[in-house]
Amino acid sequence: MSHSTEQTPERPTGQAVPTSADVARLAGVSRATVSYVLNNTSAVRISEPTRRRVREAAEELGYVPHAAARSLRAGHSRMVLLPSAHIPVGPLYSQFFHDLQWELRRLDYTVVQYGSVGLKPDEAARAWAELRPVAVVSLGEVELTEQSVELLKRSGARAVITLGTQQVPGTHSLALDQGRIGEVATAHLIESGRRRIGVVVPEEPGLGMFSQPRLEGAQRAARTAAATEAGAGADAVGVTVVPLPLRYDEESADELAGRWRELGLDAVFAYNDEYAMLLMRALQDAGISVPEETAVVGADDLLLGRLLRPRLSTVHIDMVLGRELAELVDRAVRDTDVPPRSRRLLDSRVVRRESS
Amino acid sequence: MSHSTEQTPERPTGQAVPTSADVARLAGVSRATVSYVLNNTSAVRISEPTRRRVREAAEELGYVPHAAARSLRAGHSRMVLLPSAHIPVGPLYSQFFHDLQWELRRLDYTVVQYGSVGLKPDEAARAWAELRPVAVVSLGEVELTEQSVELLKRSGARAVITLGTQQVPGTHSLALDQGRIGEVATAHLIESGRRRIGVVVPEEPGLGMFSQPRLEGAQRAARTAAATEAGAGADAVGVTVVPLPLRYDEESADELAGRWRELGLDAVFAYNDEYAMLLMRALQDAGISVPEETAVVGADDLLLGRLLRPRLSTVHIDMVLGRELAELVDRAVRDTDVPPRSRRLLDSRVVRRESS
DNA sequence: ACACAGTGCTCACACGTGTCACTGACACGT
DNA sequence: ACGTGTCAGTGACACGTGTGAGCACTGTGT
Repeated sequence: MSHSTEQTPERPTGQAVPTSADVARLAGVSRATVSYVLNNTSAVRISEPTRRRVREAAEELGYVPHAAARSLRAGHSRMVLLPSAHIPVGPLYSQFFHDLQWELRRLDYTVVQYGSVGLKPDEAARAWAELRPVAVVSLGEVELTEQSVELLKRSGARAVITLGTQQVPGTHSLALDQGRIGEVATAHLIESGRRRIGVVVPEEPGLGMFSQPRLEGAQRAARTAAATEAGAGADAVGVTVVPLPLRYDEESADELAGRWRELGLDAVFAYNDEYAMLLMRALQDAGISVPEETAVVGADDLLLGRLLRPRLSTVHIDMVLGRELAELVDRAVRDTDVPPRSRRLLDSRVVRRESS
Repeated sequence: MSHSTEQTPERPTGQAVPTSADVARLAGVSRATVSYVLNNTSAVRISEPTRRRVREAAEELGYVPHAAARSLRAGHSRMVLLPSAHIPVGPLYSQFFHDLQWELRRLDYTVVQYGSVGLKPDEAARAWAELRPVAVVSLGEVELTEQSVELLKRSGARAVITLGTQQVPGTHSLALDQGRIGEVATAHLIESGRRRIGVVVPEEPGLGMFSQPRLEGAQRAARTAAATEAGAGADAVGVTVVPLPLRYDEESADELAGRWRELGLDAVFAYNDEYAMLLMRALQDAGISVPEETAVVGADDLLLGRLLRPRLSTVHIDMVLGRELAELVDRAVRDTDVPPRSRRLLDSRVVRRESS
């Protein structure tokens, strides 16, 4: 156990990190000149020989400007804060996330992931504000209140963008209408003549913000179908929607499939292609024929779903492009007064294959 | 088109972001006192009434300290830089990445994703060094040279950690031994009596750093098998390994399956469970029976692979835990002189199911 | 000889913090 | 009255950078 004084970190490689002052000394000019040369400031003229000397000195010392000092002086940063949640999210989201980062980087922003779980809205907003980001893109796992948005804006954020279910005033709210997914899936099933429809609700924690709206969308579809059907005066049997809790493992699926007959369902919207594949397999193993006895619909339009027999019907989701969102961020940052409007995104449509 | 002067950003909400000086003014104390109170500095005693006044003033103004200024003064940050690549990486990696971020956040680090593609090693290192991160965790998509590592360390990075194939001096190299995956898979196939073995090599750009070592591992397994077999003197027929380029779509898979018979293969290691599922389906559709005519092995041990018939054999990968890595980062940051050792991670073992 | 403009560069301040050294004020013991 | 000690707090500097104002010098036109 070393009894190190622990006060000064003491880089063992005695050489400290060089600053622009060091460059200036070596080049025999003032620090201001160094700054002008290295930033190619056009307003000030520096002779070509001097420029060369400065550049060579910087090169020799391995000078690297200090981003924090720079943005402190400038009064603003180019940091986009991306609060990241602890949710086991599918490939569609992963892809979107990745694209978004990529495109922001291309626009010369620095993306900062900031895990903030178990924080209250105002605590989270405070923590974010410390970083003085120029924009915040939240996925709604932390519910922003109006005042935390104001705090963020006061601390320099020129754009606050929320993707989620609810919309917060003062932000660009992009409504990822999860309900619509459940709705179109269920409407499709009803249209195909199904009447008792199960809706898988994953038990995994953190998925509630997706699964709950989808369930509600399914129920909505059931209600509207009942209404129009009554108007048509035809066979006005009601449509029933039954929530089905399910964990993402074979045991849970087998258990559910085991008591399928007593549930008396003739269709299921399985939240997801992954859950759908899991459940469909379990149903088949339990002797339930798909789609004859029970129709199955997933969501996300994964390639793998096409490989099963029967091919999995699914809901294709037109996810907002990472690129598009990155451009929105950029526009909002540059023109402060882009009106914070709400847009509804996430259009979705059923892709019928063989399982329904 | 507005002829805005564009010089000062001019927050429309005239109120600027409050600093500790504002708090001091409002509380009627000096700025130093504010700093002492808000940081709970124990070395200096401040009376309880004053503490309250300061806290209330800070509360009222909605004061939030400026992280950049703070770490500028402190001389170091708690920022961990995570260069993110443009690679379409599977669920295993996504999970790992997510965990890592999570755990680092728990240890009070700030994770900064920094996309750096198409940059040369020294350019990338320079860009990273500007942020003065306290640690860098690279996944090897940018090949760090020894001198870029030195640059990073000189600019304050107390730990540079690379996960990848090669190991760079001066860093904690965690060797994700991709080759081993191909090796165990192929060894398993040989042991099961297969002799002409295909190895899928994804055509997706950016996957080369994974696929190439796996292919080489397969070839290595073939050579050692040939050697020991020759020693045993038994049927010393050589083992052949054939690379199979494949895109992740049905068309490409069908095309490959179409000319399967002329390839004359009796087994295939498909890089991945996802590619394996894709290819297996295509083979079955082309009338090739699995595993009788051709054995198929994937990798990653995805749940979905268990749902196919026949169940997909796979290579289970003991991925390094995000938590474990986060703790390594923390240790390396706190004790500067943790020797930069190389560890070999990523142990892998075959899980035989039905497709081989 | 003087004004004036242009060139090439430097001085000094500001950004928002943390912290070391120091100062008044007061109490206590002699 | 004087030294000593504690308490509560302040003044001032440093961190590394960008930039407006200004300065010395040189040519050029009157």
